[in-house]
Amino acid sequence: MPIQTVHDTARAAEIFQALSDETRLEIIAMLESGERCVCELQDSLGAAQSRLSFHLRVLKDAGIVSDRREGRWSYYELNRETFDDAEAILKDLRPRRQRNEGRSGECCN
Amino acid sequence: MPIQTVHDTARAAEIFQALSDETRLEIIAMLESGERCVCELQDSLGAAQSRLSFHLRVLKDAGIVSDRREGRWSYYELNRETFDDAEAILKDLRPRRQRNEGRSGECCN
DNA sequence: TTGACATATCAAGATTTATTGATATATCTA
DNA sequence: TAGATATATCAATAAATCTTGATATGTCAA
Repeated sequence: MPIQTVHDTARAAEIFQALSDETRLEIIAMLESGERCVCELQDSLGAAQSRLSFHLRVLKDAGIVSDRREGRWSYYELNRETFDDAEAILKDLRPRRQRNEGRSGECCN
Repeated sequence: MPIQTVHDTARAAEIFQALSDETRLEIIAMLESGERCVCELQDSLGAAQSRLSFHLRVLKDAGIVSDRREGRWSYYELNRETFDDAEAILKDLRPRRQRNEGRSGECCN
């Protein structure tokens, strides 16, 4: 079904917005194979601590990752469901027909 | 295959960035069923002309739409290939294993 | 031609997002 | 306990993005 409600569109924009930054995409790539602690990400990405923390929060607010505290460490992992949502949204946005079809005669007035 | 090059990550960020705005998602939704002229989009979206033009350019620069001039009208349509790319990118980003797997022992020193 | 129309672009300001350095909060270890 | 460590948050600035109104460009029709 196509995107219909304002709510859906807002949610779609939120997810894509979270995915629209190279640093965050690198974080996601690192989490692909499983949970990682912040310090591991920091070492691999060479990003300043507060910067990394900022991007992790954007990802978390968008539901793309979730975190877990263990002692002084925080572990982050990807949320499958959100990736499912993103795929579904993208499928909705896909062009449905062949090029140039679906036009309703001439445009404008 | 997972995203590897800077180039791929930059391209992924560019596509998601273009998809990260509600107005642009609405434009895409309108183009789903085929080509539309700018004035049709304008009527349906109730967006100021220069604003619409701005968003169409963002979509075009990201390769999500292409345009065609016909007399004084411009027609825009979705580019299938870019949606294919987006789906492929999203599949690459997807978590691969079950939760909590793939960790390499304790973190940090 | 001249004027109306469709669209793009531009300049200015508003809003959002990202980066940096500083500080706060827990938790661990000596 | 005191100091070290891991992380989050905050404040200030920088940079990017969006909106608006004005102007430019090309095309059509009278």
